[in-house]
Amino acid sequence: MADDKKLTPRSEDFATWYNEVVQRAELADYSPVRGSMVIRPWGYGIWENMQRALDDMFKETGHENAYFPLLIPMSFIEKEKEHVEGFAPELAVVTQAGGKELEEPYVIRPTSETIIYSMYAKWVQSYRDLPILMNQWANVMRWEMRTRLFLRTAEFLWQEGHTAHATAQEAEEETLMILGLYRTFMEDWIGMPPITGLKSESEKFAGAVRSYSCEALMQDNKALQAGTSHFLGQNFAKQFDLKFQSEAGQEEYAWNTSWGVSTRLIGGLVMTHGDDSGLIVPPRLAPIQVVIVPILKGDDPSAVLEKVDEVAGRLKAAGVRVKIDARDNLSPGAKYYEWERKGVPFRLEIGPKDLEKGSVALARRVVPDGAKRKSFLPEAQAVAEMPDLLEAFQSELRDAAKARREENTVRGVKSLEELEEALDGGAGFVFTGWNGEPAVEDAVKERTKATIRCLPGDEFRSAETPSKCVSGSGDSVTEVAWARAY
RNA sequence: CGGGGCGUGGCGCAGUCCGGUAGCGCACCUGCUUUGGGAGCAGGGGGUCCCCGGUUCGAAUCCGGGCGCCCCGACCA
Repeated sequence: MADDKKLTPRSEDFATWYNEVVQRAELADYSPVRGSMVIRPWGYGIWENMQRALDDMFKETGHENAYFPLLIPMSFIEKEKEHVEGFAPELAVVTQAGGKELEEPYVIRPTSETIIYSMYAKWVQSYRDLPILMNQWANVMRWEMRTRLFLRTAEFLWQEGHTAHATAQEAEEETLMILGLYRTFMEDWIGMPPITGLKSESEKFAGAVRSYSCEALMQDNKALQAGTSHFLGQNFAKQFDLKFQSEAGQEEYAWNTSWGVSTRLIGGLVMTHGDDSGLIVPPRLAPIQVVIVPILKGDDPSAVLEKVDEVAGRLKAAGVRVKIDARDNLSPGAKYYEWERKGVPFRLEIGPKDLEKGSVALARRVVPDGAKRKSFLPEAQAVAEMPDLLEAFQSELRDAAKARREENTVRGVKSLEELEEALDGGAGFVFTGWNGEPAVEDAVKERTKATIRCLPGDEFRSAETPSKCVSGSGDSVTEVAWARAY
């Protein structure tokens, strides 16, 4: 008999492990539509918690939500040259509606810069109308050749922020502020600490002047671009006539930024924290933080169920998201495996023995070295300490991920041979000098499949600034972080 | 688009080479006994064998043509 209860171990086949976790933790499932997935309640619940946290952060920094159409006139996409070149191959186009051929085709938005800035142009006359700070929660579609659950789907959910400013400096400050906001969110909520920095010219967003990104390191040591923030300059403003009259009375084009994170973050969460038993959800994002499994013995389960209700009520009052799993068709062990697979941080078991002793059994989803998975403690203590236990669990996940990122980062690499050796030896990020030439990126990619993930920001740079380019030709003009990427 | 693997009850698979009217495990339903790490026994329900065409008395199986999915590559915020 094939044992289909166990997951493929990460060490055996990371890609298969990932697919199994996503499906068996009920995050998502394949749909009848090519490349599009169904996000199931457990996955969507995590996304809702991400949305809530991010939305609060956007509002705190002065942004408002709005909504723009799904369909964008083809001519809009074509206005910005680099933009259309970047997106043309992956557009889905609507040519018919109402039983008739459309006069002008619509594209299903791959991103909304064009339609949003066309509207901003209507709304802005004076510098007094700026800045405009808007965000949209939406779905977008990009017809990718090869898709993977959450990491690259044809349709995905995201937020896209779009701002317009009177000066380049203000727009640049916005771009970097959002980059920092994303980083904080990834560290404090997902427990997935990224490195951040500027994209190289070849990797920047189609239509941007500069792109910044958050790059997180997964357990297989591949990098995941987890969020981007773009300084668009006046590229779109000029094409969509987004002008304003300045304080000095001059007519000027506005300066734009755009920035986004998507449901890809859920894929990042899985590959950052998951283990061979399944998913592990950071407490702040977990739809259920504590599951209570009643142990029902003998003829009369009512006393245990009453106690379970009472404990759940007190945990809820303390702000903890609790679920009672009182299904009577499953044994306790089967429930344990299920909730562990789904990544719930803590489990409480309450049975007849606990009623006698006033205790509960507390099991952790992640067991620290040398500790035991289960501990037995007084009920009052378990309830009182739970909020702190959840926060401690959250921090442990983040710290472990950060430690893993640093352990797998190699600095001070000075030649292509060393770079290749490091990557083949399983390194994640490899820091080197770079002369700024795209030819070096091509050569490295050809040889190692790694790309420049970013030109790291101040605090991620090495103590010793590299002086020579990793290619051996010329001086380094900047340090760069290389990695194989998703 | 190139290479590889695969389409058979909800899931995972066997059966295909060698044609004979579909089977196993899990899941599901009913009953009883159970429940502190994937419960047991008994009974039961469920399948256009991816699609179209051909060969044949007869096709999951043979032949031809499609379609779809997964992995690796190429490509891609």
